[in-house]
Amino acid sequence: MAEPRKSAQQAGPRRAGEKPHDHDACIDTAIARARTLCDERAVQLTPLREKVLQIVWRSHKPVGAYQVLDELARTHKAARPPTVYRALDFLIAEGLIHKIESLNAYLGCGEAGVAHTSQFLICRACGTAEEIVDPKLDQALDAAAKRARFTVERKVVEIAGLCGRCAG
Amino acid sequence: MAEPRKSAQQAGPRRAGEKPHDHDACIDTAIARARTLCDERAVQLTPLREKVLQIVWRSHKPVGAYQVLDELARTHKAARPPTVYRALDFLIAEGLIHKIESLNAYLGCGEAGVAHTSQFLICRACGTAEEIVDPKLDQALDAAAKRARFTVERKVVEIAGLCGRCAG
DNA sequence: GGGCGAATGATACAATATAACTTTGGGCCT
DNA sequence: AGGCCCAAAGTTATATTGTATCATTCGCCC
Repeated sequence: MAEPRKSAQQAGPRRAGEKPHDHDACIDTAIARARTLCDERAVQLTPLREKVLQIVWRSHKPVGAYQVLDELARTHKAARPPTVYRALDFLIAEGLIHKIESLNAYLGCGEAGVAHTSQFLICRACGTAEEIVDPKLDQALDAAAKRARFTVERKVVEIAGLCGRCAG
Repeated sequence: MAEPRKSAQQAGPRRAGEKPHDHDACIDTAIARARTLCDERAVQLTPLREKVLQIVWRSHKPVGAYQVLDELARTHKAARPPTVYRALDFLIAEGLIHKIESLNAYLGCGEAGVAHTSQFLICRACGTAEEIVDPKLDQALDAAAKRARFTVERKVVEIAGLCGRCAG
């Protein structure tokens, strides 16, 4: 059911001098990877879940659950809050999306299937959130926790401010 | 109006071998510091705001806005959600409390009046949240942002897991 | 063809947060 | 004293985010 999409409504991250971001390809890659991963793990990426994943991936801006619901309801009349939250919970459990706690919103994971910690740079001007993987930062988090004799289970790192394009 | 409190309902952080945490003194210190700071800044720590600050400080567990409301309403019949949210907003603006984004809850700031970044260790077993100040971690955050040409305005660092006492 | 379990449907509601307008009360000016 | 201003708090209503619970569907396996 991978019908062609209309061109993406939101451009992705791009800095001056870089070439335009092909967001359709970006989504396609993410969906393809999700299918592969779910297949390997013998979990079901149902049409509903895949549709929700597509909606989350429509932009690089974190999207609220009720925005997802509105979008989903266009083609899926039965959609209700639990429909969306269940799909989001599944996608989070499988590491296909992240929740941005400081925004109560959700973002496609660019590193699905790869062991990684999630750190986010959230621009207050353009609304995009960039997922970064910074081993030094991650080590610093672990070191800080260890110093406090704390056993880490989950790390939430969200840096808000201005991205290079919006500041520059 | 600093009437004596009943003994604190929640003990604070304490490790095996440490002496008991005198939470009443802990609150007193926080309130006294808050008064001094607000005085210096010529902002009003009104009785209502101070009461909310006391309620947040009753434990070292992050407390939800509606928990604050319930507690406040015991002695302040007119209390409504905006009453609480306005007080919390003020206290956050003055750096007297922090919001824990991953819990939608609020915690007294142990470093009020001192320039610092906030990092939290949140125990899922006992519910306490410890505020730590780790310059290396902070530097790592700044470095990661700089590498991505990102201008930092706010940092949210919340590590969830098990504290030393609950894990040990 | 019956039973099981995962996924989804459907209804209701809980928890968190804000908008917008009104009232109060203290400081200050004349 | 009287009037004005402004910050704080009161008041009512509503928006936003998230869950609980039970019913239904559907594929799979025996």
